[in-house]
Amino acid sequence: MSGLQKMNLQDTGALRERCADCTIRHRAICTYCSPHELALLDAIKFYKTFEPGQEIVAAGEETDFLGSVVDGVVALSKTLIDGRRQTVGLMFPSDFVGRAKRPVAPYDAVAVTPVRLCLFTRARFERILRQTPALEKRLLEMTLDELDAARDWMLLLGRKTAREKIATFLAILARRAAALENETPSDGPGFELPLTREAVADYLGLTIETVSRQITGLRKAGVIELADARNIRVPNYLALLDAAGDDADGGMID
Amino acid sequence: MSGLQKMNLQDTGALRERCADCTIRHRAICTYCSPHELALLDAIKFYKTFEPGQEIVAAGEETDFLGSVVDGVVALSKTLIDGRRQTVGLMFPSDFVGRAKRPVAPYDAVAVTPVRLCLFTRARFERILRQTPALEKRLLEMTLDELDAARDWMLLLGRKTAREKIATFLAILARRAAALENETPSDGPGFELPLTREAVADYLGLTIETVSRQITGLRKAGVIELADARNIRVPNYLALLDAAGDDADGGMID
DNA sequence: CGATATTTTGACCCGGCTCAACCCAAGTGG
DNA sequence: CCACTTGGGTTGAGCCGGGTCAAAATATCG
Repeated sequence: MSGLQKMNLQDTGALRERCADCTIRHRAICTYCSPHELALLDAIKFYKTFEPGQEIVAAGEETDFLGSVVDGVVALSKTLIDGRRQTVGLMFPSDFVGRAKRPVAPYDAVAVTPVRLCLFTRARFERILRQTPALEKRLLEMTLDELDAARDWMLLLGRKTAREKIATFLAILARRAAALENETPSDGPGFELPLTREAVADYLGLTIETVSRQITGLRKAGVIELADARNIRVPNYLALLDAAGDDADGGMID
Repeated sequence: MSGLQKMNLQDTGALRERCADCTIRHRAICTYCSPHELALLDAIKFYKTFEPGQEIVAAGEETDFLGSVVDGVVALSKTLIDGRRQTVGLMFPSDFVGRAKRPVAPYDAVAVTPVRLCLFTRARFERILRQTPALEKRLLEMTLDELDAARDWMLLLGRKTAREKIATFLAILARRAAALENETPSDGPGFELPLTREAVADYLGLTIETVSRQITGLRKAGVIELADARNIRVPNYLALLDAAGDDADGGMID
């Protein structure tokens, strides 16, 4: 947490907006909260922004705060002594970062895009959590969702080919992007890949070269179209799903 | 669930034992329950046994019961259309099988040893769950533990070599076995590997041939000793940890 | 004892890693 | 304005860890 903490006032807009108006109000940890409970959270929350690449928490470090992703993407990663790295979770807006009752983080959390978090201090959050079944219920739900996603990812990491890994990941992103705009994954203007090739490789258990080659492969096969390295369109979502090797639609958080 | 349901009375012993005397009383879902709450569970629980290889629930199937592993080991596995299989979790005694609120299972659950489960019907369990914060709290804890274990496994599946995978798995089993008898992982009489080579391969994202070769390799390197294919001793736990490639002790449930 | 799993071992091959070069866009400073 | 750097990204050549295929060796069990 040694980095710059200039709060970037202009693009954050209303730095301290009211919970009731929050974009993630109905998907985040506060989903089931009553107006009264929301007011309690409102009183103790604070926002914090991070630059791309900036570390949010380091593995083994004791964290004194936790909260929700409001904007941006956060990667949770584990590293072996010799530097091999595996990303074990990507956190999108409304996902909850930091674990109740576990003060020390078992992984790094790094901002992969500009990130804005809605945070609580650990002490305050746990006090409210104990008195608020609506929070606890939602926390359990979200944890179960993460567990499901983690297990889907275990199948991907353990058994899928490089091509299938890439296709699966792109299918998830395409579906996500389409869902946010109520479109089908095939027609929209495409979506932005918010990660570098390195971050993708870390997430999929591959190297950057293989990621690059497989993306090129999918492009040459006509399954995806690239405006540039980070902007992808999916002309045929079913073809992409097929390349992903899944039986049905690929599951994941959300 | 087409299989034999003969309850195997002799080796199950007291088929319906009192919760207070249960071997997993202080580790399972009921850990925090008061005597009164325990009595409620006691009234509605029932036991069921499964033979090795017997399917407990099939992926996509709607489950009408859920509960704790009392004896034996259960494997949770996912399968791709072409048959590639990945085990996403091993459930040992005290682990909870079946997810509250998710009626349909996203994976197969198969008994890999003789298994005895302490079960509740879904409807009854969820009713009690809603009225019993002690249960809900423990359920959240256990879910967080499973999530941690799943993420450790993602690192293993995505980034570890075959040798490291085997060493990691054996280290976990050795530590487990030692903990159950208050010994250090290096001195005990060794432990039994409760899985076939195929089940190990499914869990580690390998093939049975590679599993066999790497176990042989570790034996020839003097890191482990084999009485037979299923009985393993660890003369030097640190050497095993070293072969596992972890920085510290390999985490996992428990 | 044959019959059927499970495990081991061997020979070979290939998907994805390694190493290395190159491309391209965006700074940066003279 | 250009020379230089820097951080992504792509492409190529070669290699090797672990998969595949095949067969032998060992349990396990009627």
